[in-house]
Amino acid sequence: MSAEFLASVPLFSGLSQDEIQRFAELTREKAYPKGSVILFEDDPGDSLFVVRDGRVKVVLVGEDGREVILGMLSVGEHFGELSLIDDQPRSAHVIAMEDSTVLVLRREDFRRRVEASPSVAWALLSELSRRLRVADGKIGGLVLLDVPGRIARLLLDFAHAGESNTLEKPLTHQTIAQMIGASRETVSRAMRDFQDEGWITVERRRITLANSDALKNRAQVRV
Amino acid sequence: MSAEFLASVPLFSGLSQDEIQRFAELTREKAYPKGSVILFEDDPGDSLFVVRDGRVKVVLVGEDGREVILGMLSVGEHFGELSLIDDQPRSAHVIAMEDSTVLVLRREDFRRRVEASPSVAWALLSELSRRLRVADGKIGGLVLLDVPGRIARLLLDFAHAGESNTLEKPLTHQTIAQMIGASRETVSRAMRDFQDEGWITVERRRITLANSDALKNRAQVRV
DNA sequence: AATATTCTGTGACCGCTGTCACCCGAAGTT
DNA sequence: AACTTCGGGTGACAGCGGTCACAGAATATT
Repeated sequence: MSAEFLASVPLFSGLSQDEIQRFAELTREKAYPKGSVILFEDDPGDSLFVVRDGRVKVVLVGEDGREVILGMLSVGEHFGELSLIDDQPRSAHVIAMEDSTVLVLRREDFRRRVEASPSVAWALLSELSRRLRVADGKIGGLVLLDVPGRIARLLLDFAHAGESNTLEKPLTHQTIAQMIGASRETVSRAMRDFQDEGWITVERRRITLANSDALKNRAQVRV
Repeated sequence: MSAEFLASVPLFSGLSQDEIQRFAELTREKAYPKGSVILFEDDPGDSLFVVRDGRVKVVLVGEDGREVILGMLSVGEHFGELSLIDDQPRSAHVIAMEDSTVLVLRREDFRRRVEASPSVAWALLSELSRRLRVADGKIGGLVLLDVPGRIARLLLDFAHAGESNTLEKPLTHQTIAQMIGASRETVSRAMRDFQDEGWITVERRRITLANSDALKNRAQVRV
């Protein structure tokens, strides 16, 4: 069963073995091939999802088809909680970036458990706080920084998450472009400049930060 | 006392008279003149604030001094809760746009009450959800829309909040510019165009939407 | 290994917006 | 009423970054 996996998910980490077991029993597992849509914007939405395997992206699609990536979620991260909380429709699409499997929890099951377990409510509050800070930071970046600056910030964010100087997951320029609101070509040129400056090195789409101070400076981030 | 005011604040609306009374007793009232800073980015932050009177703005400041307005809060809205939840420093400045008074609640008092009252926790979750949706929508707008589109969306948002076609609070072009990430001049030109098209009318900084369908269309918003 | 896809690198071009520089009018202040 | 401040309107101009168009690597697929 998925109990030991759930225990490793921050959202549930405050729970006892027993409680986790009860959650695990309410859970269905579902697989999505790469590229498939897990959840559509405007859907009514009555489930919480936890990524068990793979990677998914949260995207907004303009009416001309252009995509904005609001976030990428990896194993252990969850999505779909907003609709559970406020009963509003989904605010974005979620698409599998690789073959992925997710755990699905239905609204009523989840709500009952949250009301019974303050630690889950608190974990959820923490997570939403974190996301709000990230979102606000992104807004600031979009307004205050040029494209190279936004790329620098993105790279630093990703590196920081992994605590190493090499980003684990490979990133295509196209993906980066959609995350920072730029065109693929502009990202391409900026990344080349970064390499020419010796700030990063790239090998088979794996990016290593060689001079993160320079990047921080470019991203106007307090060091 | 401020008990009857607190009862009108959504965050506390689920509470009993008794509980509200207890909250009210933990509250200090503080006045800020127009333009003064209520809260600095990077402060440790250990209080929750509720706007009792006036209006405040949440702003990010670039190192060149340019301001981004992340949000404007009116009477009954609150700020500063993120730091209470996750113990991280403040993520933005909050500045009084008019002479304002706010209620201040200290972290420990608030936390204890939240843990005792699930309804507050739930209200807080709802509010953070709402803000996340707004923030994500803003990110989408910044990437997908040009300046006139972003202005149109902003106007619709403000009008919708007031349920009328005239925005109650007057807005300066400068303020609009800082909310949508544009220059004052560009906003000026776009607003003139909107008036020439007959989509809005402006009288002493009071904006009325005359053709919201056209605006919706310009803002690429589902009607 | 051969082929099909998916990425990346670059040049050319041009439009949206930011910046600078003023002027004017409205609104507070004394 | 005279001033001072703040907000709005507009022209000129330049530059960042989007779009289009290919060519060439690098991966996937068969």
